[in-house]
Amino acid sequence: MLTSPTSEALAAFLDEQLRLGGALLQVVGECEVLYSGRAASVAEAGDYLVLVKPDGSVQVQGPRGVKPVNWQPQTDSIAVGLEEGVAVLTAERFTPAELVRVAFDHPALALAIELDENGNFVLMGSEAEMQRALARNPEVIEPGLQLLEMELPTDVGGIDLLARDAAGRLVVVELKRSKATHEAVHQLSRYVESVRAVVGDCEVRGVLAAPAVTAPALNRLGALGLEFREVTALPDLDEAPQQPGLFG
Amino acid sequence: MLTSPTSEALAAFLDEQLRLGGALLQVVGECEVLYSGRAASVAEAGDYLVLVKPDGSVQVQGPRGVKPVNWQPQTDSIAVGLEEGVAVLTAERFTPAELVRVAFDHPALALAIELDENGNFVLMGSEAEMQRALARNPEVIEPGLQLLEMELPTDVGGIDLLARDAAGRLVVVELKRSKATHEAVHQLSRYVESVRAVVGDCEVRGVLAAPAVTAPALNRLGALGLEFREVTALPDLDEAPQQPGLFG
DNA sequence: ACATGAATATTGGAT
DNA sequence: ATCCAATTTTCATGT
Repeated sequence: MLTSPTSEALAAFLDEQLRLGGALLQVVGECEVLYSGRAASVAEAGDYLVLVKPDGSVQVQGPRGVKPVNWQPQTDSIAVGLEEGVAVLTAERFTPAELVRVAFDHPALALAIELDENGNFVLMGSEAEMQRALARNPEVIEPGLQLLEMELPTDVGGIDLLARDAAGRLVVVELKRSKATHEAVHQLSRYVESVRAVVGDCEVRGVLAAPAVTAPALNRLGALGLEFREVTALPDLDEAPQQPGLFG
Repeated sequence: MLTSPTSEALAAFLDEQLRLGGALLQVVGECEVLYSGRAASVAEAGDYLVLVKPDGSVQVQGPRGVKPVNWQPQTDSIAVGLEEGVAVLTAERFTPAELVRVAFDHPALALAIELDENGNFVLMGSEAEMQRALARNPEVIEPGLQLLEMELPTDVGGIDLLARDAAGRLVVVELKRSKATHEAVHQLSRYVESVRAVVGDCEVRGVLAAPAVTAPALNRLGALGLEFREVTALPDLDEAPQQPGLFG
């Protein structure tokens, strides 16, 4: 870590860290940023926070908003140099061709941080979690619904939930955690066909359960005689009692 | 700035800085992040860089990519507290209702940075700019073209440029700053139809003006009797003469 | 490599 | 507060 480094010290520090790799680099201070590629932009001299990640992605964060002022998703080439006494970072990408140049006019702080990548698994409110929640309480999908199977294997994949409705019909339920697309409809359709082929004597319904559905998917559902059910089965974290061990 | 602070020290530090406002806050270390709102996600314990900006926006950056692992664009309420010996940041937004909670299990570093907002002017090459440039000089699109309207509203949306060609025909121009897709063709097609419906007695051409076009889009254009015109209205910063005082 | 589609898209402006 | 449109969208996926 360096505080108020000279341009030479900053350039040497960044150069060494870039060669080493593996660290998240950070420079705070007054800089000018230039982007040229899919569009073109120039950020005049101002205070910014510049982040350079181990994968070569660069982002220049200003004082407001989540979106960086300038950025580069991933870079094929990244280098630092001295130009007329100023440390300059150049990050380039080839496809599409674009370039970000950051000139550190008055660096106030430079940091190299090791971010352990181990165990950084992000679990989105997962489909599995949603499946368990709905399995515990199938009536959320439809009153009178009784669960028969979870993750039932078929020749075309696994059925999320298989249930029986109040009228005794089989119900194939396909779950999506986020907005359901025509892919989900296609999947559900195949499952329903597969089940119908096995139990020809029983009426079989298909239900797509998701928090939302795209318009084309809804159209296709209707055309195939399938149904959509809006479910938001994710645990309501605002109102749910705190889990011991998680956040305290 | 704090290094390896205790949870109590971290909570006190963040609380004070949040009350003061104006600073960009940063915490590096092992934490758990929970998001609930438009979707739901949990990031398991791992090393992250957490940024809290003066406008209340929160982002949790992992070791890769420009996009944060978890984030919140702006917050109506932000607070820090101690829960069972762990400093916890809670950032809430009301519309849409969403919540981010960050539990700092093992903080390694906490920083408060002053980012001066003065003079952070950013010049972009945007579609609006491209539109103005072409409006000033329509001959770039086609010799003899005369501008009639900009952003002309129709029942199916706004026409970027409406012009008259050398032969007196109306020309509907659809602009795209980047590679035009079939979406742009569809849009142009609707505009042309809309204009033809209004002025049945005058021939109407449709021109898609963009720096590039996808192959399917070009095919569709041809099938619909529309035209493509390559324009590169963005300022080319690579070839432009260097400004003295800017990057050397 | 390219095209296509989804996303907690974000953001700014108009209504 | 909603809706609409632009964005260097980014990112993942299929071809």
